[in-house]
Amino acid sequence: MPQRGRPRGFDADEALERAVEVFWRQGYEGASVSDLTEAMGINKPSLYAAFGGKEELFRKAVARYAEKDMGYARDAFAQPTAYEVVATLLRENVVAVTRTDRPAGCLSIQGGTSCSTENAPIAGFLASSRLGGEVALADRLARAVAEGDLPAQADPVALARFVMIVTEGQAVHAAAGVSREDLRQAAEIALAGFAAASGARPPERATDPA
Amino acid sequence: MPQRGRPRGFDADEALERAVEVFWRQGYEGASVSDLTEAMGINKPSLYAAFGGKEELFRKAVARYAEKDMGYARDAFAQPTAYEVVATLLRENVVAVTRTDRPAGCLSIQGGTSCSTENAPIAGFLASSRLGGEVALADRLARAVAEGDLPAQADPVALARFVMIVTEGQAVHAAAGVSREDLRQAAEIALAGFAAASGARPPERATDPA
DNA sequence: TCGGATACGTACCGCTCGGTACAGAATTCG
DNA sequence: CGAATTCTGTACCGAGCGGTACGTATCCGA
Repeated sequence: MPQRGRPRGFDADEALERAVEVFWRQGYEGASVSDLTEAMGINKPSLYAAFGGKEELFRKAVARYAEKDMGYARDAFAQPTAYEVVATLLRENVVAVTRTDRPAGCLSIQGGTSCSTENAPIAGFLASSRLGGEVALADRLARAVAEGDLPAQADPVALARFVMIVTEGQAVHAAAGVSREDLRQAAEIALAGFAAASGARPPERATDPA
Repeated sequence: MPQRGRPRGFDADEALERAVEVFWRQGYEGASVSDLTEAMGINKPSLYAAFGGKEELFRKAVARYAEKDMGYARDAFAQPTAYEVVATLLRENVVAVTRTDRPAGCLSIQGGTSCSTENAPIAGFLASSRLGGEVALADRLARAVAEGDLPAQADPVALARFVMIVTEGQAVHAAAGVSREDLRQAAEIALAGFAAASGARPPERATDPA
């Protein structure tokens, strides 16, 4: 169906991108509609017409965030071994939460770990989307057990939970201004813990060449 | 100096306690003054007279929280070995963030990892108070190195950072509704990582008696 | 060229926000 | 008793909130 009526005077994708950053920096409740429209370069009625309102805009922002800023998770899950999956996840998460061209931390946490009672659904939405990632990781680790990549006694659910806890803590830390290099050290300690607890073997000599 | 004028009609300590819970559950920005006064059982002018305003009340609430709900940290630091310090910290943190008589999670994170620009000082205040705990732990681990309890090549700052990252992640997870038992598993994995990375030796047979 | 459709911009809606003025109630001191 | 002092409750302040009505501008198809 071809276009009818006056064409939109802004790039909706780019506007959404700006909205992501505002929500990321200020949280759902801390980001006012005026903050958003100003950053997006549009007026309130345009926001409403194009995105449906503040809450819908937020959900679309989170979806975009998951696709663009957490895309490394897809690459991580595609790694051949459980060790490499987790190593990629932890290391790339450090990079993601400390990008200089992005707000520090993670939208999924900064967005709102707690909210006023009327906005409680927002916190719940974010929490369940994070737990969704955890389930995906647990599935990937269960596959590793099935394939013999991890020992049979390894607990995929518990291991996935540990890894996600570390990534969340890294995000909180990054939001507080901790540097990428400092977070990298922590990621390596966590990786060692994962290896010790799971029985995963690191690749022979791949990760840190001389 | 004896009392003069009409006596206060409420217990300021108990009122502060209620304020802690409201801020904890709803965050700084999500907790309105009306929410607070309702939970505290007082009127707005009383809140203002007794606590100075919303922001001052929040800072007092955080101070009270640190003293009461994070008291386990003092006990942890008093443990004789680095391993036991970290083990106590991780395990007691799991208990603290999953108390049924308290909101889930941790006020220091729920309070606000990100805020509107005008309330940005609040997020900064919370972040720096968390990092204060990390410095204290690093000092304690440095002492362990000096005492020969940890090997000389152990990095107290990096290890402390790792431990704090895990506690923060546990708090985020707990706020999402993850159970105490599930978090305990993750704490043990983290503890194993700490031991592996630091060279700390667990006590011979103290932790899990048959 | 004109009608239908869509987007834009201004100006506004009711509501809640954090904070306070002020009058009345309760207490101690003289 | 009365005066001084402190707390309580109501009623209110200006400002900003999320959301919208409405007139105008800009496009397409006929």
